[in-house]
Amino acid sequence: MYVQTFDLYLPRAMEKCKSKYCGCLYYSANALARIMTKIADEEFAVAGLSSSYAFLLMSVIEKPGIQPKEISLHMQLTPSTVTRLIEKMEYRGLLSRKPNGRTTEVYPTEDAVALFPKIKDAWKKLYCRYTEILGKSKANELTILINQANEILE
Amino acid sequence: MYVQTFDLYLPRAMEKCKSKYCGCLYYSANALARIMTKIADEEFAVAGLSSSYAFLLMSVIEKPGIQPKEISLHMQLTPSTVTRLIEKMEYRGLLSRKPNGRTTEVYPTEDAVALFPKIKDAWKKLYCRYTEILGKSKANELTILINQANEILE
DNA sequence: TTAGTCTATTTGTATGTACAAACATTTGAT
DNA sequence: ATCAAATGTTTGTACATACAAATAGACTAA
Repeated sequence: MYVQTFDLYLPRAMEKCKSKYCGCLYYSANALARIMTKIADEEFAVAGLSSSYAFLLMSVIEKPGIQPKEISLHMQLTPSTVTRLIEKMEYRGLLSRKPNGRTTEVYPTEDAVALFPKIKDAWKKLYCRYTEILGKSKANELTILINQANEILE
Repeated sequence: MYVQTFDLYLPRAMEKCKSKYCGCLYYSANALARIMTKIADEEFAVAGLSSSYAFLLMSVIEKPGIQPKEISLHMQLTPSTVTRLIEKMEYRGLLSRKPNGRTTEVYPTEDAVALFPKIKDAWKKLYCRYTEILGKSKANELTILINQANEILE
């Protein structure tokens, strides 16, 4: 009924996995993240963006003047990562920064606003794509479980 | 009963999530991967390794002479990534490469073998750590669901 | 046997992410 | 009013990962 890994006992469902490491959540989570990122990047490519930038843009467009700190909470990325993302978008002419005291306000440019519908659309397609493959209820169930885990683990 | 995102309807369980993007599997999966990687790196630090290198080492020690191709299947990483990982381990004196025809055989050094128990131990602790937080059955359930998704999505 | 295809590996290049430290501003305590 | 602590942001640096192209060996069909 159980298979040995970690010198512990794990459910047999893991026995027929491709990888020896499937029983490890670190490993599986990273594999899933790589797969999903690939799919997401494919979809957001119609807007000329990779996935992180698409989410960044959505955050800024929905709340012009938003601060990096808040973005980093939305996206669950470190502040330094957010700074780096914003920098690149500024360079590409899609975002602008306005220093304000110790904080910074981030605004979308007109080009960014024009891009917004495409991004939203790509996001919807991304959802449909994995949902069609996994089945809607399976996909939602998985997403919810992962969110719960994220909340507890942090 | 449902919340709107993607202009679609998603279960309310996602409503009270930290991030607006929790309904998106791409997003949640990446967040989980980042959290798990951080935890894993903390545990494997006792062996002076970050997580990917630890898994690489385990693969090589359990099958000395293993080829990069097979490693890339075990680890679900691209061949070029595996080459890069091996290179660094070679530089650190933990692995050696022996070209053989069009393939390459990878061997552990004595130092690597000596490190093995520490790595195994760290891996076990990693498992215990997230299992204690999530609960054993939740953790296993989640891992299995993710593996299933990985298999279908690829 | 030779040409052409297939397969394994490596290399050049780019990207996303993080940590730690530096900096700048605000707040709070005395 | 001043100085210390807290907070938000950026910078220097490093790392894991990937894609596309280059290389090199192995297999196959004529």
